[in-house]
Formats: sequence, C-alpha cells, structure tokens
Amino acid sequence: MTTTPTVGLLLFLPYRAMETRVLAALAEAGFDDVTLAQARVFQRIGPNGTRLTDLAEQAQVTKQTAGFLVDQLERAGYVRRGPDPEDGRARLVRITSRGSAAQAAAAEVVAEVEAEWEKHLGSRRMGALRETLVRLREITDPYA
Amino acid sequence: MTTTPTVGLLLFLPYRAMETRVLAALAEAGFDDVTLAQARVFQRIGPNGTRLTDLAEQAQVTKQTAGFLVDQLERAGYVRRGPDPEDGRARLVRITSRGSAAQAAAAEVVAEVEAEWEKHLGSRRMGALRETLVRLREITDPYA
DNA sequence: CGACTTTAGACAGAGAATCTGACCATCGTC
DNA sequence: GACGATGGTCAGATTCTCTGTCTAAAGTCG
Repeated sequence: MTTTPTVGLLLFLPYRAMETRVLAALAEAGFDDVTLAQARVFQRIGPNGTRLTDLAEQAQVTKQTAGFLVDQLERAGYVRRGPDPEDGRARLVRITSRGSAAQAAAAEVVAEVEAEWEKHLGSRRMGALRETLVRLREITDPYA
Repeated sequence: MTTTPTVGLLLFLPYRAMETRVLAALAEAGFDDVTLAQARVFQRIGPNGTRLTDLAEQAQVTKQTAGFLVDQLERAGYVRRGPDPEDGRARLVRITSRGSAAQAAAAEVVAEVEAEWEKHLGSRRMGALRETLVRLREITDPYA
C-alpha cells in the first residue's frame, strides 16, 4: 500500500504515536495505573478544576462515562472532587499533587517527542504545522 | 482555557471531527449499522483483501479484537473472509459490493470535509499540511 | 415569591470493545 | 521430517461506553 492516505488518517498517526509514547513513559515513571481512557479525560482538567460536564463535553463522551473515569482517577489518587463555589449543583474535579506529578512527567515526554518531530521536519515546517493546526481547530473544535 | 494545547491534541481535534462527520454521513446514507471501532478496521482493508493480522497490526489492536470486529462487519455484509492463495494458514478479508458502496460514500464525505478545510486554510497551507504530515508519518507510523 | 424548565451530577443496567491465555493448523528452515 | 514461528480461532474477564431514570440546585417568568 503505497497510496497516500487521507489527511484524516495522516493526522491520526502522529497523534497516536504521541499518545502511546506518553502513556508508556507514565507507566515507566511509576504511574502505571492510568489507562488511555482515563488519560484522555485527565488531560482536560484545568489548573483550577473543571466540572464533570465540561470534561465530558470536551472529551466527547457522556457525563456518565466521564464520571466513571473520574471515579477511577479519584480512587487512584490523581484527582479529587470538591464543591463548586459558583454552583451548588456542580462539583469541581481538581488535580492532586500526585496528579500534578503525573502531568509533569507527561509534559516532559510531550516536549521530548515534539523535539524529535521538529528535528525531523525542521523548525520552519514544525512551526507552520503548529500554526496551521491552530487555524484548523477554529472549524473543527466546537470548544475552542 | 486560552492556552494553546500541545501539537498532539491539535492533531487529534480535526481527526476526530473528520471521523465524526464520516460516520454521521454513513449513517445518513443507510449504513447505520457500522460502529466507530468497525470503521477503524474497515478503513484499512485494501482493494485486494488484507489479512487479519495485518489489520490488527495497523489498527494497533490484538488479532482477537480485529477478528471480533471483522466478524461483525461480515455479519453486516460489508466484508467476507476468503482463503489466501499464498498462505494456507491465512484468510483474506475482502470488501463486498455493499462494503464498496459504503467506502464510496465515505470517500465522498472525506473529500467534502477536506474541501472545507482547504477553503478555510487556503490551498497553499493545506498542501503544506499534507506534505508535512506525510513526512511526519515516516517517524510515527511503523507500517508506512 | 412560586411554578416551570433547565442543568449538574449520580445510580443502575446493558452493550460494545478490548485484552490475556490457550489452542490448532500451516509455513519455513535446517 | 522435526521444530520454531506465524495466522487464526475459542473462551473468559475486564474496561469502556451508552440509554434511561432520578435528585438537587439554578435560572426564568408570571
């Protein structure tokens, strides 16, 4: 198969490569109880906490699913649920110190992989890629 | 959150948008019994048939999972399993006429979405994106 | 204020997707 | 022809995800 795949699939390949690398590195660093699905939600928790509904929306899963994954992250000590001062119904999912450590480890690998990509592509192309993707996000991400 | 996400996540967003659009269009066109997981495998079946093991490898799932999904695609009439003339152990997964019809419908939407992207980005940027992704594939896709 | 609608989240149960482990048949090699 | 590697299946367990239903707290409008 020497046919060039669609842009869609071409986008997916490096994304998956990144995801795989990050998850492997996390496991290596002792965070070996995080699953891919959990990481996809975890990744979206902001520094000041994020509501479950927002997490669900951004990860494009139902709030039940998001809740299920947050339960696990909570049991593993990566996040905790707290009240939302601005809304009595809502609860904020916040990152614990263990969660921060994991995030830091993840960020390190992300930087490493991005550096590899930049080395392969050249910094001009890498910069253009980043910029193009940001523009593309405008029409492909409803939560931009 | 106005922070620019990582390139990894930026790659994912348009990919998912494409995937969602294609699946919705397929459902619209009467192919409403295909799930996302099935489509991800289906997408990789070549015109001359593909072995289960190859499908599994490319989709990065176990051969059991690939087999499970192919079972469903077969039951729904999108593919059929046949012998592999070159290897008695192997069986080739081939696309049926119904499968081809679905593929054609999918290709149509892909072209449509890519046209939207090109309109938004401009043809120069779109071309550069495609080229950059092909290069990036060299170091991120073990099956390139 | 008080009734109505919406929103945030949880609980329960079912279904889909994925994995590990064990197994058989065929291929390639020596 | 024996032996390790490869392609595929079967069985069972786990993980992920969804639909449906429910409660509590906002928000809206008379």
